[in-house]
Amino acid sequence: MRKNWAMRHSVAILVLDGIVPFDLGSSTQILGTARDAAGKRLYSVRVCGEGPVRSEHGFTVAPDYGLEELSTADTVLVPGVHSGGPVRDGTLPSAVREALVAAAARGARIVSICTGASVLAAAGLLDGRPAATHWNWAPTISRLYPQVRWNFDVLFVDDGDVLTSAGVGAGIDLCLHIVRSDFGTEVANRAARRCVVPPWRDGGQAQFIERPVPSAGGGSATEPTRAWALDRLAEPVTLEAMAGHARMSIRTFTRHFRSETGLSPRQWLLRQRVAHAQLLLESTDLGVDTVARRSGLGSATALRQHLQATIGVAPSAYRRTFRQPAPSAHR
DNA sequence: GGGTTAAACCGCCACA
DNA sequence: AATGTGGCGGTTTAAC
Repeated sequence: MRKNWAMRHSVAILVLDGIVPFDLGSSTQILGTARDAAGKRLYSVRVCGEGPVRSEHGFTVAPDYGLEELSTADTVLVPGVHSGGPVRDGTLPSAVREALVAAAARGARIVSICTGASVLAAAGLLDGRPAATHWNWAPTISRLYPQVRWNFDVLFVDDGDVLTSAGVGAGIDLCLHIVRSDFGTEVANRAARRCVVPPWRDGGQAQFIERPVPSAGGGSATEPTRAWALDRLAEPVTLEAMAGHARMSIRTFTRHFRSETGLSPRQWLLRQRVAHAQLLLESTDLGVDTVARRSGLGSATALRQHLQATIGVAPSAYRRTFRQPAPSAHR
């Protein structure tokens, strides 16, 4: 259920007691930085709440706007809260709860970062739905909200009109994912570049990406092979060839690959190819068939089918929506 | 849209 | 004992 959101998409960021400053900073930064090719801001971001709140790290945040912002915003975003009712006993101030429920009911997109998911859960917005939150809070939060289908092994979960992300840094990934689905890869890449963060982590645009849980075992065994494969997307890349590059048996390679990316090698490859095709559609005037060939999807038919399956639009429609008029000169 | 086929996937298990 | 590896083969997937 993706749609093209109007220009100057309005975002209300809800601050509550115990707010995680990083989440507030990263979301305002990424969304506030997103510009079109002409440099015009694409989001109007307003920080709102019932009044001044104490941040997790001992300073006060005084929002310029009140809860009424939630009744008009296109997107409502809730940063993490590391204290207070939602993570302690499942309670939420009734004014906040009502504002959130009303926003969801009128169709606003609802987003949370980190433990912000507990606020959504306390408002009943996640009942029966898949959601992500900070792995460290998994025991507490899953006990308080057993009716939610929690997923603690992913960076973020995109469930259409409700998007939730894992701890702290994953909020950046989710914000970039939102920018990408609203305004295209070019805009998202530009925003990432301005903020000097990777446009996406290994695994591409997967809805379910990597394990955010720090793994003591250190590095990733298949990353060099993924980089190698990215360089030859246009050629056939077989599982056997990738395993060979990684100097592993097919079985071992497949196993490592899945645990590191959350995807099978073929699924990952397909996503990368579709992502590359999207980039070519946005940034070049190459014909659909050429785009398909250069991204390794083979034929225009295959490209059409995969684009339809992943984002629900035809190649030409995608290009019409996201084609950048001219490459911008500044850097 | 449905059928065919080769590749990919992954549980299982023996082995290092 | 615990953990990583890799072959086997039934099932699934997607390209044609």
